[in-house]
Amino acid sequence: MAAVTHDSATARRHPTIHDVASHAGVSKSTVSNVVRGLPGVSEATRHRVRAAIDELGYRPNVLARQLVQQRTSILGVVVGDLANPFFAEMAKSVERHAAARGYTAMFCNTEGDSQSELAGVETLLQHRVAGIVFLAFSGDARTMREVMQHQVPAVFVSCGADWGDVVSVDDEFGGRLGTSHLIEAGHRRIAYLSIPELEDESDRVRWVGYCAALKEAHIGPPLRISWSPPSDHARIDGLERPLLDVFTGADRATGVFASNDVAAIALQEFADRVNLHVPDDISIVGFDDVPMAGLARIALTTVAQPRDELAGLGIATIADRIERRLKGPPTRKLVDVNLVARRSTAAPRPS
Amino acid sequence: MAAVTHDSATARRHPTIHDVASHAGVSKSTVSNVVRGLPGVSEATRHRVRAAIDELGYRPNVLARQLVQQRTSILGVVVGDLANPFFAEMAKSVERHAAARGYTAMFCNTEGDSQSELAGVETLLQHRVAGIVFLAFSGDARTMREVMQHQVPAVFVSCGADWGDVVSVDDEFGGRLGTSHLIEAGHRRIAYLSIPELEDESDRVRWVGYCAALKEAHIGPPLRISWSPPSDHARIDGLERPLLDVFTGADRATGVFASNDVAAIALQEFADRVNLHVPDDISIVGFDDVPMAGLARIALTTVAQPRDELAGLGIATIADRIERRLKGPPTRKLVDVNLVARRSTAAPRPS
DNA sequence: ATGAAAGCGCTAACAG
DNA sequence: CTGTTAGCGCTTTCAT
Repeated sequence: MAAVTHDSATARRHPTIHDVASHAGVSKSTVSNVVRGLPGVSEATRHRVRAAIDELGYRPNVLARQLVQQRTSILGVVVGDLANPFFAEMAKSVERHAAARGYTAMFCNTEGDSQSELAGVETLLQHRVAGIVFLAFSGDARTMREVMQHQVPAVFVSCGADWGDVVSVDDEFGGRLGTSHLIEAGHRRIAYLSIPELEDESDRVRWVGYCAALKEAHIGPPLRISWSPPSDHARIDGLERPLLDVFTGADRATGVFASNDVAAIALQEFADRVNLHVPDDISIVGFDDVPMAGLARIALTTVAQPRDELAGLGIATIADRIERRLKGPPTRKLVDVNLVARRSTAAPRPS
Repeated sequence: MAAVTHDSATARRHPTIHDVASHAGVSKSTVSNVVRGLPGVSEATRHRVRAAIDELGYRPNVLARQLVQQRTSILGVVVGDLANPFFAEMAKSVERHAAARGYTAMFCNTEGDSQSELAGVETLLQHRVAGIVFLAFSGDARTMREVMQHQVPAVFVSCGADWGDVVSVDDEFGGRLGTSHLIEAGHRRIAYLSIPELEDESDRVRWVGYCAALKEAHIGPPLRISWSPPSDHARIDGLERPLLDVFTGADRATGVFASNDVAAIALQEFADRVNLHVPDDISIVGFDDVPMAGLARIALTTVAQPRDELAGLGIATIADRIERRLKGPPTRKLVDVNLVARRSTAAPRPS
């Protein structure tokens, strides 16, 4: 009978703790204690158990462990768009910091769509993730209800919400910084550019910073462009019109502050295509400082976010929440942005 | 007593199937049947159960389900470098295709390091993933042993190994294609460029294609550059030397075939920095066709991989393995590459 | 059509 | 120091 059990164990895809126990001639608890490295096991048995583990190729079943412990070591990570280099870098950073603290990351991509955001969060919740890291958040109330109801810690990294810890840059300041750079260069007609898929809370706050900078310099009114590249039309101050209109005519914009680098680079591409020169015809400032922005051929002036710092603080925060070192109301930590001036900005061409 | 149970249920973070059952006045089995949408439940009770579920905000515990079913719906995805746009795009695609088939993706980033690859795979295995999708594979034998021992299906997408299903492009043909393009443009001294972190099986096969193309055209010998951008030194035919040496002197290379776009773009950046003109001084061909390559300012000639097709086929393959529709020895499916000619290549400058 | 009972692999008291 | 016991939340026969 023992032999049969043993045979089936080696044949089975995954040997269990029980297989190891009988193989080593000890009880399950002892094996468990060895696996978890608890004290109070004699060297002799410890060795016998280790040998059995190696021999059978035993790997603890995390599912079973987490079921009984009522907590997992999985962190759900909600990403706006993995193909966007900013998110890709953040995702990588987050994964590394999570792994360093013993957590595994489970990503879900939302495409900025609150429907798939909700679906993704539901999946994460069903997997009983220990916490959720939002790298982007639509602001959807159903998502919020869902997460709050299950009392799963949430941290918003480089995005915002008032119902969880926030680790982000001061987006308003960033918006001012980028806009001021254009104003100081002599621009008087400056547009704000964003991509519909990425218009979240951060985007709104950057817009506020942009408006404030204009106001302080007594320049106005603000001009908002919402554009899905590579279309040649965009929503300009709420009206669907050719994007080129913004940069032609008497009241043309000479400077653009984009709420993210992907939008900024897409605009630069558009400018190249329609023979508008950057920076002489249009100066462009981005936000994020994705690696691509530093390429000589792109040379995008941008408001840089310290990605790895954000990721590290974000993971530290949610780990503290999960492990109950951090209690009480949501915290809010802001880290500094700084402007990286490159060749996409200059004084406007004298008219 | 019943009331107490009920109260604690609503107070508990996650109501269980038992809570729902007692709330609806039925047995756990019935709730389970309703949740899984099985037939053989009267409309009346079905409704009562649904109501209880809504009221309590019940979400089935995937862990418990998977523990008893002895299989998960998690797919492990091994990624070389999430920050590399090719992998980022692939990861996104893979996630979408997986979700469409009811699987959740769990990523782990390896940085091309076989140590962290092994660690990542161990983690995935402990989570009892249903299968592993390799978007990059170092070739490490320990990783192989680990996966095979646990009899977890593996599929290699856009990378290779002989112990699992492969869905990839014909890398050798791709290597020939890119190299031939340079030969046809009139180049006679053509180097092969790769990045150490990305030198996997695919890279080796592309190198073979490169060599074959040179040989067929009676051009030789091959010249191999292994470079970690943005260093100004590289391993050239095995010797650590200034990268610039390759492009100066009598025997200078006028064309470079890079085994991936990131390397190609980095080289272009290097050329810009040292005032070598692309394509007149150096023609560059990449591999992958990442979105960035299509930017007017980059305009990289490259061998395009059909990313979404690769991801779709990869997920289809592993799903078939997991769900036992596909049995027997590893399969191997190749999809077509094609050359996208842009402005990074031209005839060599007459000397 | 519904319920009772067994058990997935593990941990966490508690005994010995 | 080691073993026994009782679940974690769910699915899955098998009765009723």
